Amino acid sequence: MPNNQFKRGELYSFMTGKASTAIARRLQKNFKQAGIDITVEQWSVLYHLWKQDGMSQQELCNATFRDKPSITRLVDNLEKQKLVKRVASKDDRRMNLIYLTDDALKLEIQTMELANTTLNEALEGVSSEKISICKEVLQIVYDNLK
Amino acid sequence: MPNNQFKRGELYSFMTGKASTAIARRLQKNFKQAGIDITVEQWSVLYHLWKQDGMSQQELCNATFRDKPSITRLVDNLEKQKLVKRVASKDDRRMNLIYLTDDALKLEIQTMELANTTLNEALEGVSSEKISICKEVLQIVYDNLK
DNA sequence: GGCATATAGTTAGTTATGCAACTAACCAAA
DNA sequence: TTTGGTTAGTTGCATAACTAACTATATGCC
Repeated sequence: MPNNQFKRGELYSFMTGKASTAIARRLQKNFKQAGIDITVEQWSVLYHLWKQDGMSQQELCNATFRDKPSITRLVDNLEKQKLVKRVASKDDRRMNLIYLTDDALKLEIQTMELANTTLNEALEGVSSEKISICKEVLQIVYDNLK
Repeated sequence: MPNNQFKRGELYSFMTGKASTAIARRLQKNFKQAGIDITVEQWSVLYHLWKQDGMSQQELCNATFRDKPSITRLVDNLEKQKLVKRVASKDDRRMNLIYLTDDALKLEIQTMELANTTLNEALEGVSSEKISICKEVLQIVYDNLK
């Protein structure tokens, strides 16, 4: 027995992700205004490389919840912009290890600040408790479906 | 003073919309399995037309939180699939009013059931109270940024 | 060693998104 | 009524997504 029943279309905006679209758009706008010329999708890849440099493309797929072709193209574009480099792994020549360039390292602090600013804009007027619950729910949704 | 400060990247998945991506993907998969050949984006347009047929493209932009070119192309594709028709407004010839075809009317019940199923899959194990709070937070985020 | 299978990544084709620039129609003020 | 601004929609370009099919390398079993 499902533990929730919804009225017709009640959770439409939940499903269609208007909130996350709005956040992504605002973050993109904030990047642009700061003169930072990367897409939010590219940023999400850099984000994981800042945490751990030299990940393989497959690891980036898992981390960013994207499929392999998407990561191929994102890395293509990041490489064009000289933000990352593909390096063939010596252990397993099927793998590309992705390394940040100095240019990309310089972007970390500034973009993380912009991300924080964006979230503060988004969550203005929401209590920490509610944010926490919301985050928890979204995590469960992700785990249920991934 | 912002009322929330986040640890570095703490809300990454909040920002990048993994949960809504996962829901959209699952809904798409459920459509496909049921033999329904529309994209979730197309469904989101049909959704609003089921509530109110004959909306203009601009109204669909506002309703679906998309820009005008996106709606132009979605309506193009829906028209190709014979699910909607563009009808020039008599009052204002700049406007196209978008009307559902019989084929599209037939899809409503089945796809709304699939949407419900998908949401139940997504929200399995989450209490109604938490869902309610999460929905409220997402609405505020949307209102803050739109 | 050799073959089947699995894994990492790329390529091709379709759909979707965002921005900018454009056309057409409407409207209001001179 | 003409001029100038606004609104509705389209088109072009770049990026991104998913699916399916592909190449190349690795691995495991005989």
